[in-house]
Amino acid sequence: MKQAKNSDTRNWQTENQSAVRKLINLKSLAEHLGLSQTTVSRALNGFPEVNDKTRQLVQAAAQQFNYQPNVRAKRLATGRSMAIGHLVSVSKGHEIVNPIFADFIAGASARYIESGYDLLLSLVPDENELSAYTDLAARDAVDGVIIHTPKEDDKRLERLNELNLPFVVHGRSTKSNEVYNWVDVNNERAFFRATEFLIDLGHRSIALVNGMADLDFAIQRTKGYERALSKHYIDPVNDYILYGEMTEPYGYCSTIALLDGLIPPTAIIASSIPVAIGVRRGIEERGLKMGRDISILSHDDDLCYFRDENDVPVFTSTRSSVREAGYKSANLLIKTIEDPTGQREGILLEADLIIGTSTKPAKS
Amino acid sequence: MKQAKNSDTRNWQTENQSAVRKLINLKSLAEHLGLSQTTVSRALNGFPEVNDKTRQLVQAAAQQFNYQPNVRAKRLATGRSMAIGHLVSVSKGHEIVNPIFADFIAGASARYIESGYDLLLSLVPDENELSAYTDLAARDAVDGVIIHTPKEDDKRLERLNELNLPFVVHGRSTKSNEVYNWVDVNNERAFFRATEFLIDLGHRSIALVNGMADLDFAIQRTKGYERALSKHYIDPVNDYILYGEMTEPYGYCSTIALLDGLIPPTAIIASSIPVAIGVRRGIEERGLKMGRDISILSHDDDLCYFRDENDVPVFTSTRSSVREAGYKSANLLIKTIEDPTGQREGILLEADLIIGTSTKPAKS
DNA sequence: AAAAAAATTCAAAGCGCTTTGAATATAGAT
DNA sequence: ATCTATATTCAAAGCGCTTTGAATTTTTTT
Repeated sequence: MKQAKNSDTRNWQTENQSAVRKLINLKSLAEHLGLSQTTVSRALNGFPEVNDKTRQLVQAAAQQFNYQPNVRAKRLATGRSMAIGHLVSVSKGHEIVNPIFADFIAGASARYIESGYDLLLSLVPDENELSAYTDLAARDAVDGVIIHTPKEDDKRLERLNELNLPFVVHGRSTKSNEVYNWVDVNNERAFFRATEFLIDLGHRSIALVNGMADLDFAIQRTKGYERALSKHYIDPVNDYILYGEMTEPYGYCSTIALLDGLIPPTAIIASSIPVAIGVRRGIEERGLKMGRDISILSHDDDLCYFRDENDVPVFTSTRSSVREAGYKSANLLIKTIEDPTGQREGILLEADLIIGTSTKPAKS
Repeated sequence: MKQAKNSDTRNWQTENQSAVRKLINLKSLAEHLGLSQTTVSRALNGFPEVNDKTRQLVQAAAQQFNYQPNVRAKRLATGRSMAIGHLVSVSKGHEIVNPIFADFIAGASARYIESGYDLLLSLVPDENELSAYTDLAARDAVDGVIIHTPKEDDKRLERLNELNLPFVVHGRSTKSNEVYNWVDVNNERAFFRATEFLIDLGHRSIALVNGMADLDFAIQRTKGYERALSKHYIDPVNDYILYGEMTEPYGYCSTIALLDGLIPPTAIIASSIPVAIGVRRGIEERGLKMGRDISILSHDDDLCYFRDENDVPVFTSTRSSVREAGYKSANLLIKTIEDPTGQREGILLEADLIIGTSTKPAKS
């Protein structure tokens, strides 16, 4: 590996046909202008102690030569990475990359761009999860991280606090004792409202096709669901609560199982739109009609991929934009990075209850 | 902004409770060992001119102090970013972050980890797309990029070649004159086979619910479809080919339109599983049964989120793993980065035609 | 045992930027 | 016109690593 010397680089540039490729660094820009690097650097970075005329000249020259400071040098000099890590754990076997994630990223990314942060994505095999954070911190590769899909008492939070690496959790870890930033939907409330809504329609046998049992949000949703039942003196039925990875086939299989059970429910709450789509398939396969014979209510992360833009949406749902959560998480993280001594903060988003055609009063 | 001096950093570390956080750099490690930085660096990077005993000592010390070279310094010194950019364009209005993308990333990421590259994700508003690449190159932030969802003659390729930035296209740009790396599914062939399969089942009215009309893959799919029709002397019907963003609602609406048309098709080919799910919904809404009354065949990117693990899958499909494409793209890109003078390469993946329950012979 | 060759190690320069502390130019006060 | 005070500019050091070219040690050869 040769080190790219100043002159070499320039030669290579000249030899090369590419006219667009950057060929100037701070040093040559300063030389060209007959100024010191200090002044040029300050002019471009908006420092006040630069003469206005000088600044104009510098800016013009920078534009002319398409000068962009080399990020690597900048990062070394400032001691900041200007990058934020998203570590997604991928379990062996069923390696789901959640589509929710794509939308979340889109929201976060918008915020990062505003402040010039890069978004570093690492898919980490489950078993190395904790050490991945340690490595990231040791290599000093990011200024902060976002934690996805936390467990009820997630060990990652403690580790990150030890490492003193700023972070925000998308979701919460309600059993954790750590102090941390989070952005979460009020899942308990959302599912309480959803369940109560169905109860008000006369439903008494309501099933919940939930996410993985060890994830915090799934636990919250069950809580909300059970609170609504309990408020209306409905005995919870064990077989009515299902946990699993939120895929379309999972929704389908769960529904078949429910419908073939002893007392088929008259309403099903699904934990995501893909699951709800599977539920509908199951219902229809058993010759029933959604809405008429059995109601479906789903949580809707408002993913653009499934966005329902009808006047009256198909699924009645508790809707909360993941993209917005992404933006807010990024915002909170940047705040913490720029002032690490500040208070940690929690942001609770409320889901809207949106009425579609998939829910109807229970037949009496 | 203060520059973090060596001593300051160390003090901060000592003051701090965090025991895990890295507190050693090359210099102090070398001092501790009574060796020069050169030797320590070489020992750790596997250079041959280091005495075996010395290397052992160095490695042991590195382990003991959990020494990890600072990536920022390393990157500046080597002149390499050790990062690969994925620029995803996001169009205003309908800002779809394709779920295919998530799986692709998962595949690519696996390859990056093997070679120590970071994955940099930028969502770029459509209108800045070209300049985004120029900026990235000027800032010298990545060693290479992956291009997603290319148009038939995509201007980005030319730009990247001008910039001399190694890249791989996921998909192809069949009308482009540029020389470039790509990894693509043989869409033409896949859809030719799909269409012919339906024709062999006796179908004569076959609709195609395709992706966006300006995307290369959609064009290839139409070509394959039309070639099959033509081979069997079936006149193409204009209204049978639809283009749009591949969402579930799009599949649904298209199907309703098709079924309510003058001559409803007896088979529908969908461009993705979410579209196929929408198609099925449309069919069922019109009181028809998939398979029995009307056949559906879909392209299946084998996304984990919709993975169908039944013995007999629901949808007959042309299946090709996006994750695999991701891995192979990453591999090709790394090859090009490490030897930029090498030949550009194209990798064509063939889709499997997998028979499910959604296709049946046409009623005669 | 001396000379030549090979194996190790090292000091110092460099990557391209930011930032410090000092120097110079300009304006304001006397 | 002289002396501060203020506004600009600069040279040089530093970020933490890699790499060069030279120096030193060890081994081999004569």
